[in-house]
Amino acid sequence: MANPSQSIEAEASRPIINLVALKTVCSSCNLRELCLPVGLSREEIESLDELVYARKTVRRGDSLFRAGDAFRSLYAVRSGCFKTRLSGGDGRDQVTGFQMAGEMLGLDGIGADRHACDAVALEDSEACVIPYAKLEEFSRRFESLHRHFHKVMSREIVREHGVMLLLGSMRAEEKLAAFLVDLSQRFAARGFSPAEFVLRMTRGEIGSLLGLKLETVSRLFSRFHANGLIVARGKRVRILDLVGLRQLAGRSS
Amino acid sequence: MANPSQSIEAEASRPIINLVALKTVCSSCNLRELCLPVGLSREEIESLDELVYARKTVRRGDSLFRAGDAFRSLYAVRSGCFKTRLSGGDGRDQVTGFQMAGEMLGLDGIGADRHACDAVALEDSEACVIPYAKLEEFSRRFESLHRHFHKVMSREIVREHGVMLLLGSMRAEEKLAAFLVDLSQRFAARGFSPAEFVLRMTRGEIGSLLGLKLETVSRLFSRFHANGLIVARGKRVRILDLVGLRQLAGRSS
DNA sequence: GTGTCTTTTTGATCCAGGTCAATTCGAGTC
DNA sequence: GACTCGAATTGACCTGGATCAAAAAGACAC
Repeated sequence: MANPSQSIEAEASRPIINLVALKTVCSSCNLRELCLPVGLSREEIESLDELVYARKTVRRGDSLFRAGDAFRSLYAVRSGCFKTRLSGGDGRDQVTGFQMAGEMLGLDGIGADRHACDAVALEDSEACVIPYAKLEEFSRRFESLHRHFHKVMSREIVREHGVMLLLGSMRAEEKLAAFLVDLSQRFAARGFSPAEFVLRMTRGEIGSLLGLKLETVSRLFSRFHANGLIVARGKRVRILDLVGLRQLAGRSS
Repeated sequence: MANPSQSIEAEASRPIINLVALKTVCSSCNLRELCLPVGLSREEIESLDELVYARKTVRRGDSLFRAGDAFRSLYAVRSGCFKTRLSGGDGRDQVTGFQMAGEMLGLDGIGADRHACDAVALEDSEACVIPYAKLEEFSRRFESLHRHFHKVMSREIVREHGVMLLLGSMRAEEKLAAFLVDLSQRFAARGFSPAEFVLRMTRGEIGSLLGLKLETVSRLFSRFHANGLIVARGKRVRILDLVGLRQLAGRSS
């Protein structure tokens, strides 16, 4: 594969997606407790500053990468929110996840040197570009980065196991409850309120992740509202009874 | 079926899981075109012989590892067949995959230093033990092993994406067709007939992977049989019309 | 072999969630 | 403000797959 810096530069001239010089480096990034630097030493994080040297801005609705694109880099969400999406051939899409700040995108591309899904921004967003060749080189140099990167991949596998459990053996109510509890935790981990947030995705996108139709998702929001579990008005959600939601999410049929 | 190893015979009477000295090393293993050695040079594969130094035999129904067990090793299926299973708390299980010869088990354990699912043998099976600490050490030494291991993890992520697509957006018929096509390919890759094989898993286990009840799976087998797509008698399956199955699997609602 | 236990098949019935359709809401834009 | 267009809500109805039930077929231990 060509020199990564060149290939990224070339992409910068394309419309839609812009490359900006990285102002905030990993060592001073406010996401360093969530993102790639987790668990690394001071000097290791400083070496990341050299590895993660560029960012891409992606406008709402545009793609960070698409299935079939040549794989060169991983991405860490710096701000905003993405969805990953698989196209099932005939217009049938499946959302495989939503990624928020500090979460990694593109791991699926390593196996076949091409991305296996689309990553679409749900709002205007920024992602840090991590050239994969460099990451490999660095992870051979720094043992804990090496180890940490394996953990990141492994956790993605575990996360997907969770989605499979949800898709394969939960009822609609349980699915949505589990989804809301998960979102709440992730907002909390980023210092936002776990009880009140704005959804970045549509009912249809939530439904796609959960294996439900958008009408069903909408009805469930209304039902949860009526049952005093949440207050939902459009994309604005307030969780009133997290314990109740948790019980719903964990309960058997 | 995969080659019997005479040395195991003596140990067969010992309880449940036995550790046996590895007679067949990676460099002479008949799975080296499928397993960890793929794409490695002669000498790199010889170094694997040092890494993969033991095997475990697991009797049908027993576990290779269980969710919560401390994570120390990865495993490569040497012979037989496993399922990975997630327990959803209250007796509700979800099968997350079936693994056959040459496929890797335990990748989910790296992230949290504990296994996140159970790996259960569907028949008397053997797995090569790959101590993770050693794998890390070796992969820092051998660039292509390093790279290859990342690919293995990434492909597992992609495989799970596929299961999510299946669970989230296919109808029952399409799910089972996709499952049979996948099995057929995997048997073919191992030198077995792609058209005639014996299922190692029950209808219930297939149903769990596909998000269906066992009665539905059974009815679908009967329907496929009636439609001339397959001949199914119990666990023995013959595919008569692979093209037809493929079309079913890829078709929209 | 005989008996026991698990798995599979098949039928009858039911209901959770899908489908179709009609408003209503809300974020942009001019 | 008024207009537009996608997103969300809600109702009415339908259906694919679940559930319940019972019998048949294997698999395995003794």
